[in-house]
Amino acid sequence: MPRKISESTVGRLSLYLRFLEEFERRGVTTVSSQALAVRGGTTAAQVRKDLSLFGSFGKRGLGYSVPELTAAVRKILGLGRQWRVALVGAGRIGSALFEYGDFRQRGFRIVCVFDSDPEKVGRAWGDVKIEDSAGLTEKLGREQVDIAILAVPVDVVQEVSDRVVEAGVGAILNFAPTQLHVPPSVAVQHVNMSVELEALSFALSRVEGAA
Amino acid sequence: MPRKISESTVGRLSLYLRFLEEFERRGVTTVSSQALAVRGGTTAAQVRKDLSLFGSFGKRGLGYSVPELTAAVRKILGLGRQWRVALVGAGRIGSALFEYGDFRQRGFRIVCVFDSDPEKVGRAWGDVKIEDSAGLTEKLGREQVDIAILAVPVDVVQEVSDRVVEAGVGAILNFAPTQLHVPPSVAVQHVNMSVELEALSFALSRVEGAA
DNA sequence: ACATGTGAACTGCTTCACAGCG
DNA sequence: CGCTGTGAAGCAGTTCACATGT
Repeated sequence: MPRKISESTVGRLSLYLRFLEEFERRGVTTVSSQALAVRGGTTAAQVRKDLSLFGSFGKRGLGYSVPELTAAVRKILGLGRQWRVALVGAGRIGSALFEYGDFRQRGFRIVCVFDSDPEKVGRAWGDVKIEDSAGLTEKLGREQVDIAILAVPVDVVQEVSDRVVEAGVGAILNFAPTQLHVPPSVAVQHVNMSVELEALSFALSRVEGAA
Repeated sequence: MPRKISESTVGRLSLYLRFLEEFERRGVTTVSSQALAVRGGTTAAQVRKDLSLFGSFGKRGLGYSVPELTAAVRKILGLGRQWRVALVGAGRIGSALFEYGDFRQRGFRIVCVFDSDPEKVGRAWGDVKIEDSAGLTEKLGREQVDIAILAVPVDVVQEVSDRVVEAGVGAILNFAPTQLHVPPSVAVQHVNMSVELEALSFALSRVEGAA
C-alpha cells in the first residue's frame, strides 16, 4: 500500500464503484479500463493508474472481472463494514440527508441525530430520537460514532466541530461554508453547494464576456 | 484576463469572498493575504497568486482594502447580477435546496421547479408552482434560465440533462452520482455526498490499518 | 492480437524567495 | 520596514508509450 493517495484518486474510485455495481446488476462480467473511463469522464490510462496504486486486478488482453474488481474497490474504500454516523443539525439539509437512501445502502448508518432547538428535541425520525446538542460530546463517545455530519449554521460549526473532535470522532463531513480547524488526525470533507454554484456563475460570465 | 483558470482557484475565491463578507460585517477595513490564508486553510502565497491572476488589488506594505477586494472578487465570480435558476426534481434534496437561503442571498433565484410526479405537479412552493417535467425544454427557454439544478434519480439524469442542454441552458449543477455527458460549451458541477462519505471511509480504514 | 501495468515525459498547480513599492 | 506581486523552482497528478502477459 502506497503512503499517499490523492483526493482525486479516491473520488474516482467511488465513481468506478458505482459503474461496476451497475454493470454487475446488468449481468456484465468483464470491463476494460476504457469502458470505465468513458463512464467516469476520464481516460483509460487514468483508470489503470488509479487501480495500479493498490494492486493488479485485471487480466492482460482481457480486462477486469466485474465481481472481482467490485469487491476489490469496496475493500479499498473501506466499505466492507458498517460505519456509525451522527447527524448534527436537524434542519432542512439534515432532514434530506437522513432520508437519503444511498447512505444506508452503502453502509453508513445514522445512529444519532442532534439539534439545539427545543422544539425538535425529543421528536423521532424513524427509530432515531432527536437529542439535545448539549449532550453531544458524551453521547458520541458512548455510541462509538465513526463519522459526524455537520449540518448546522456556519457561525456555530467550529464550536460543534471542536466538541465532535473532543469526543474522539475521526471523520467529519461539513456542510457549512467554512474551513474547519481540526487536528491532522481528523479527516474532513466539505460539501459546499454555494461554492459550486459560484463556479457556474464564473463559467457563465466568462463565455458571455468572450462573446 | 488569463485564458485558463483552475477549478481550485475558483473554489478558493468563493471561500475568500465569504471571509471578506464576514470581515466587512465586523467593520474590518483591511486584510492581509496571510489573514485570508488562515481562514481558508491555505497559504499567503496561494492567496496572492489566486488574486494576481485577475489583477492587482492590494497595497504593498499594507494589505487589501476589504470593501474593494470584496467588490473585485464578486465581480470576478460574476455575482454582480441575478442568475435565473431552475430546479428539476422536487424531492427531499430539491426541497432542501429550495429553502436554502444562501442561494437567493447570493443572487441565485429559483424561478421554476419541475417534477414528474403528478402528486406534486400543481403544488406551490412559495410563489413558484411545481410544473410537469414534460414541458421542461420549452419552459426553460421561455423563462431564460441560466442554470439548472438537477436533483433527480440517477437513472433519468442523463435524459433530463439532454433536454436542459437542448433548451440552451449553459450551466448545470448535478446532484446525481454519475458523470454527465454534455457539449463542451456547457459548464457542469457535481455535488456527490456519497463520494465524500466514501472518502472519509477510506481515510478511516487507513489509519486503522496502520495501527 | 489485445488490454493491462508501469516507468518516463509532460503538464499544471503550489510553494519559494525576493524585487518592488507604499 | 511590511506586504504585495511574480518569475523561478519544486512537486504532484496526468498522459504517453511500450513491455508484459494471456
